[in-house]
Amino acid sequence: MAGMIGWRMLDQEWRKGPWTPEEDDLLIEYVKMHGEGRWSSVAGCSGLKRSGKSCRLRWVNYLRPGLKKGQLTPQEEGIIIELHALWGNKWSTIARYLPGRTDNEIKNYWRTNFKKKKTPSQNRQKQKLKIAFRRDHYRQEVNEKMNSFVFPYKDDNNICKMDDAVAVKSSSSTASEQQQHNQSLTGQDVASWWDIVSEDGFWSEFLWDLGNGHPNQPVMEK
DNA sequence: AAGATTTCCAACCGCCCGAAT
DNA sequence: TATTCGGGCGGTTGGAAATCT
Repeated sequence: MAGMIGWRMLDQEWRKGPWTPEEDDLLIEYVKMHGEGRWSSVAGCSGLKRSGKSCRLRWVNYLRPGLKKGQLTPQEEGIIIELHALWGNKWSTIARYLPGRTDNEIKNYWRTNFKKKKTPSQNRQKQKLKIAFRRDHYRQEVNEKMNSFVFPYKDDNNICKMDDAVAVKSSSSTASEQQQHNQSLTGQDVASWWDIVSEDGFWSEFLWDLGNGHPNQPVMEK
């Protein structure tokens, strides 16, 4: 093929911009034949003039079976807020607990809802404040209202309560320890946990509309 | 009705890490 | 051990759509 060096194409040969239905079909066909991965060889095998990175992104964020379309549910939003308070901008990690949602989607959701205008530095500062506020308020509320509730954060032998989970999480010093703890919490766990605790609606008292000045909470800077 | 502004989201960019050589 | 390469990740951008004035 013209413009190829071995199986690789010169960078300027890659197509960019929005994907066409025809390109999607080619990529789907490729994945059917070869499975996910080996993205750098998609162009050579399928005739797509797209980089491996572009193919992977298209597949993961749009074509992959099982992806949910449409708005995030309140449950999913709650999970995002909660996990973000624990882990920060670990979008791919958060996405693992939201089956059918992509890291890109979650990242966009967060930006849309929690990063408002202003300058980047102001945004960062505000974001830190929000997270710190949310975490502290969250712990306090949890202590008061849910001390007897079984949080689905599990270690090898026990089912821990929510505050234990937070404590275990924050006391895990090494990356591998943290990863181990992270992995012990499944998306299903979180989802079912959320279904139960959201029934009486008390989460909305402090998780939703941050900064809108709920009567029972400090008013956040706008 | 029309132009301006804001929101949303698909896609790209650059960096990092681990595996292969 | 050093280098190369592919894949994954978070940050950012650009443009279409929606909303506002």
